[in-house]
Amino acid sequence: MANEEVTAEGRSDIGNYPVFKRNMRQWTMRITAYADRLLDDLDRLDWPESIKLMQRNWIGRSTGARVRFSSAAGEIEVFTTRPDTLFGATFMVLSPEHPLVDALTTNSQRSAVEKYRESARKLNDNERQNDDRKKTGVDTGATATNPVTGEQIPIWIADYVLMGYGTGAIMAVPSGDERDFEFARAYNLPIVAIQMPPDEWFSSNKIAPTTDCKLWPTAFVGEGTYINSSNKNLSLDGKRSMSDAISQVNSWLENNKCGESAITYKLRNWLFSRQRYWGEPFPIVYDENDMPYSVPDELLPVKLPELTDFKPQALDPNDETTDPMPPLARVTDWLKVELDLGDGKKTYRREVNVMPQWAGSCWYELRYLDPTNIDRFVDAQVERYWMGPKSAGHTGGVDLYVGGVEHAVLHLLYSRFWHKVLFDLGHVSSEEPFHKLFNQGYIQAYAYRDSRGQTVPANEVVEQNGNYFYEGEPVVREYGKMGKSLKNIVTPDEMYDEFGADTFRLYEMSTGPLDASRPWNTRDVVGMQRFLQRTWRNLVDEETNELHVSDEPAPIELRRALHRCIDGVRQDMENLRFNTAISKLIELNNALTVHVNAAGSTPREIAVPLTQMLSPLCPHIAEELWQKLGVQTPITYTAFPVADPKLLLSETIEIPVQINGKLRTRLAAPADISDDELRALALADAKVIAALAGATPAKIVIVPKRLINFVL
RNA sequence: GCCCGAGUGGCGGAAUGGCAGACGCGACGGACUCAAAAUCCGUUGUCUGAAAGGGCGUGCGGGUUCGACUCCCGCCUCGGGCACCA
Repeated sequence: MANEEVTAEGRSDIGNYPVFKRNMRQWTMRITAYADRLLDDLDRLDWPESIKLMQRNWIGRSTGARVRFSSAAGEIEVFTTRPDTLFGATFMVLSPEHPLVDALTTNSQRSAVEKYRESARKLNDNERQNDDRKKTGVDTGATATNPVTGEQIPIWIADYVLMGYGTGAIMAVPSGDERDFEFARAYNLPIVAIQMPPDEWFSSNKIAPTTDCKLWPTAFVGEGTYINSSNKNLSLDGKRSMSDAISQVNSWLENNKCGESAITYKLRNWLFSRQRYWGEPFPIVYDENDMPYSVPDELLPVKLPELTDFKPQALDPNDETTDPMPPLARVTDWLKVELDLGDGKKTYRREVNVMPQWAGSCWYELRYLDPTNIDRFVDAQVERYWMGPKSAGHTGGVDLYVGGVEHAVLHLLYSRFWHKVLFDLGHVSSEEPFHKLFNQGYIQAYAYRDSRGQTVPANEVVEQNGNYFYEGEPVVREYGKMGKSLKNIVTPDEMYDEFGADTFRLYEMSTGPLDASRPWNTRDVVGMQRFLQRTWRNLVDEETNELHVSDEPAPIELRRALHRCIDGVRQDMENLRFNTAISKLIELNNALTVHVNAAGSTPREIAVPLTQMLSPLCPHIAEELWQKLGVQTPITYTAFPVADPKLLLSETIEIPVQINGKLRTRLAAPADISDDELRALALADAKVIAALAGATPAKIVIVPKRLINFVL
């Protein structure tokens, strides 16, 4: 069961059964071995910076050093990003779960330590990670040796140190780390300054410069002059550079065999087993000694056995000791299998865990390339054609992947890892699965809650004078992502029935930029339906259903409108700005409507490119018009229209005239007007003459063919 | 707490240093109709004015510039992510 399926009361959210933590033997994927490549290759991807950042944070690479402190119970290893502050390490803190705690704890401290570990165990992860909490901890009574100072320093345990990160133990440098400072203050542990902060630090903290940390209100984190930082053969004193100090300490640690430079990651290995029925079975069998073997290729794939009862094994609700049993463990005839794995025929036992959903989503895009291939998941040539690198250094991968941000660190990291493994094994030519990523926004909608706080079906809520009612009772309106829980879903099927798929697509694309979250408003859909109907009527006679498209040339202004539209739509399409592409098509169609109202038909030179431009946005109606237009080449294989640059310019242009940067009037001018002509034209304008009132402008700013501004 | 993103008419939005509000919805008016729907044509930021026109206006406060929704500094609000990571 996933963490989020457990309620605050420690029960399952479905069925309300008690939930117990249990250690289980499971499969994991060694994604941490790819941490560096997953991090570094982000730079080579065309992805939104925000998603790259989330992955960088998730991988969480820190560089620093491992340092070993000796103690009565053996060496205690810590990881630190600031080995340069080692001289200021005045105590150590271990996670309550650290394996050495038992051996370290002195008899006099044992009961206090046990009590603290018990209470830490009871806290759930959320409570433990809330940093508003006061720091708590207990002394183990033991000490360790600071390798650079040789001093004995106390060892404490505290729950702010997490067993899951680094080594589960830290060296505490209270003068240089805010958490350690807080802890030292709370338990009266020594604080020694090892850097002299700059004067500004003291003045911003409103104290006089001092090395006496008792007077400091907080730790100093940053670059300062090192003090109190020397032993027989290592001295940082007087130095300022943090990076120099770090490398100096690191080499000292290595020479003295008590540490070395190191890198750690926040990223953990990927737990890959699930205890349910629906999922790919592992191609793994065990012998009588529980040794795992992979199932030979010719027996793949291992398929799920047919089952009528998928329920997990029911245990007594208060049974905390019996091991859980996945559904597959009950299928006794599937479970046992006779194989010859080179040792003669023997009976093996199948793995009963299954893979998580991610297993499929990690490579489905590869299978889509070659879905009917029964020999391989994808033919090598097919893969190279669709996903291969475009040039030297290019990662390869699908050209464009559109998806929601919710996949930022799970699906998108797992599939990158998976793909890199396939690359390393020589199965694909691309290093990354998705070269360009685009995050579309969420469709949002109003939701309504009744007096009990329950959501009510949004489509049955009625508005009266700005208030909202459901079945006569007042409800309050809120706003959020469309979803089942808020009962504010509009399904595409309803839209298809009422408006058709083309209108639905067009509406979705027209409401705003693709990457922005935007509201759904069913009332607005009719605008796109009207547009399509108007376009249809411009090309097809409603009475006879016959095309009324003529071979007459289009008037020059309409032709210009067409080419401006083509030019704009091409650019918008390339940049995924479907909303503005649609606006431009509507503008063209509106101009066309005026022409059709007067002339009674649409010029073919307009009808054909208009239909083509509509095709990516509303393919069904475009296809039907295309057939009526009788073009031989299918619309899909016809090259997208190209604007004629000559038709993008008109003979006269309108130039705004500003006085002191404020718009005062506009001038009609020839399209090729020179700056001098423009100045003369503007100075002759009645409004400009009135505004100048005989004065000479201090400055005249002219943006050629765009604007003129008189500065008085 | 830290890191991203966003704030523009009644609503969704357009304009990335040069005419703020394209396009759509809604609203209002007109044509057609016995009538209504549909359709077509027009108006629609706001204040002021009979009008012509003028003032104000892109979350708030400063700045840069001939000129700022757009760039810079400081803040506010909302949304998202991470969160004792040593």
